[in-house]
Amino acid sequence: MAGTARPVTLRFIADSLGLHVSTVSRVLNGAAHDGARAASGDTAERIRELAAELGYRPNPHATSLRTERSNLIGVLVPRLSDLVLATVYEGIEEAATDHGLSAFVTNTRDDPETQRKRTKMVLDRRVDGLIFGDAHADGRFLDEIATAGTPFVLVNRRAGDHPAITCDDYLGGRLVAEHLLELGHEDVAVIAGEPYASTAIDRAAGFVDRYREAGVTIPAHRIVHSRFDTAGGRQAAEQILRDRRPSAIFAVNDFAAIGAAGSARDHGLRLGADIAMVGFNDTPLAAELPIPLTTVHSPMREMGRRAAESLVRLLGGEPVESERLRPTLMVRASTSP
Amino acid sequence: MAGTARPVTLRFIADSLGLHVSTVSRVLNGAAHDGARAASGDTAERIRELAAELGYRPNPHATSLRTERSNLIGVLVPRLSDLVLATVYEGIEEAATDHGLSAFVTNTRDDPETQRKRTKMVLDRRVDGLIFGDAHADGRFLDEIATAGTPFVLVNRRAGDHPAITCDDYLGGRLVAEHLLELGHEDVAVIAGEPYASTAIDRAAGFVDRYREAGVTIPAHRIVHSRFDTAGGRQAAEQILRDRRPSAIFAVNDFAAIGAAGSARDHGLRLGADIAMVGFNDTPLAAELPIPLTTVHSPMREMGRRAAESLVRLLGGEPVESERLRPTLMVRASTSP
DNA sequence: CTGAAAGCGCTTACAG
DNA sequence: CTGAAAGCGCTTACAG
Repeated sequence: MAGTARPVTLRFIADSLGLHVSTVSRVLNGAAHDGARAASGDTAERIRELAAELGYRPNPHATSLRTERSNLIGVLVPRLSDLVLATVYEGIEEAATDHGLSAFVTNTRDDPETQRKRTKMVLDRRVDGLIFGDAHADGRFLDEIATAGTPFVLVNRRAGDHPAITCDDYLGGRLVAEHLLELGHEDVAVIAGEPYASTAIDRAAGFVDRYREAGVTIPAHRIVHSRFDTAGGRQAAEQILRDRRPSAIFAVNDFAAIGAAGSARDHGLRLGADIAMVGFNDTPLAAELPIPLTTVHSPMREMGRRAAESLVRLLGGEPVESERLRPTLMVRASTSP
Repeated sequence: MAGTARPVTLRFIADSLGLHVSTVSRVLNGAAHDGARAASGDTAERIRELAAELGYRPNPHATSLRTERSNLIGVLVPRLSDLVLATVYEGIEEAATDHGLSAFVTNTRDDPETQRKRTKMVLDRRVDGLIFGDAHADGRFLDEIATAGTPFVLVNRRAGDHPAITCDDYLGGRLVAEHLLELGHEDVAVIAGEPYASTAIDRAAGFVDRYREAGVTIPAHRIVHSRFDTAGGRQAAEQILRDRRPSAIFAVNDFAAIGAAGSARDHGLRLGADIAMVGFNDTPLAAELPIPLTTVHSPMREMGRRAAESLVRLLGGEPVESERLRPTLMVRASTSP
């Protein structure tokens, strides 16, 4: 009840029961029905009972110091205010919890300087492993981390040969192209996202390649890089719509697509009727917009779960391989005439 | 270079220099130019040099175990995939970092059972303090935490008399009412959010009170509770638009407003022209929508910063008081005829 | 100015 | 079956 109640320790339990701390530790740590019994059934029961009654919780600092294991994993993301990463993180947290690990997440703003600093901070906390959601395609920084020895996996974005759990973004881009080709769109533009993100690169590449296979070469000026947020999509669209307008735009993520839709409207274009728009990710918003957005569903939460599970395997000394989860095209009003 | 490089310890530095660990500790901990010198200038310099060269980073588990201070703060939010909380959290992280603290955030889904579990987990990690972004108005759970002794503040939502950094939601609701009254709207509806969140309660109350002061009583069936996401807004709007439609809708947050806008469109209503719509929070999306959304700007990131700073003060033994940050009305096309 | 000791709360071989 | 010891890497009075 006192404001400064000291947590109960192993020693306190041991003394209360007239036992040695090592006995108590053995009982409380050993699996409930261990082969090599840690104490007599009677003693064990008394210990467990008192521990439960007192609400004993081991001091994780002491445990970590002793075992050199923190049961903490560090997660680095560009920004949690990006719904995609926030959702991926929810999956990570769920799976980590299932495995008795706590996740420790931090924003790096996709800025190399901040990435370094925050990674260092997380490593200083002695996490057991890392999940990077902010990999840059050049992957220089990750190579350094790899040599430093702390196990890690990438999620959402891939880089180099590091194990990565991603959506099959290239396939996603192809699906969009196929859909637009079926509708007869030949003059199309791409809002291509950040040039350092594999998500953006792969989605655009899949799209462009599929068009090329259909005999249509998308000219360079029809491919415009952009930030991933709504304002970025709007800016890119302004540039695209300045000249002769395309009949369809593929934005490599939903928020950019929404911004682009705003720009299209400013130009007097009706979404679906005058210009087709496609996004990527199928964020919950996409289906609920006044004019619902055609987009590619990517399993964000599932990616997070699998990334955490891969890291768990890595921590257990098992090898892990990259995975590409399957995307699905969601056709909605923004591409129906 | 080896994959299993052991971190440098105080002992390693001490031995390398033929000194005692306590000397090294004193030098590395004391403020650079301490009054009571920790060692001779020469010794101190040699220590600092080697520490820098070896990249010494204190083992936080050892430090925490010894000092009973983790320099960690726990942050509980309903869900990081809610942009509002994600943005608040960015502010918290920034300010915490400025004060040498690390923030540890976790999702509680606004579900009491999960709130308990995750709070327990965070407390088990021996955080120095807590920030709750998921307070429920009844505040029962928080009262328990208060007696347990770990300092905490609330952010975004308030409850009971616990110190809380919030937006002045009541005032925000009033601002919306004034705007709609000026435009001549007398038959209005409220998409009122979750009944346990002070944000929702206060915004709706400010709105209803201001209307009453203007001589307009908003009937109970015009006030519909809802989830805070887009789908929730759509559902609530469906219910509202089923009968004789109001001329304006105030949704207590932007995402619900966007969902409601979708529903309005399904009913053949043009936003702004046929029905006015107002949201709350001024998320970056609001200004970029095809029909930009009138909303109330709330200083989300700033709330987070201040909450972290309040907690820092609390940890320093200073008293803290609740703060209500000022909201600003942002008038856009969704309320212009 | 520097060293030596004690101790934070655990875990883990090792005895008996 | 249980205890005793050592030690993880620190910090902090206390000596000298």
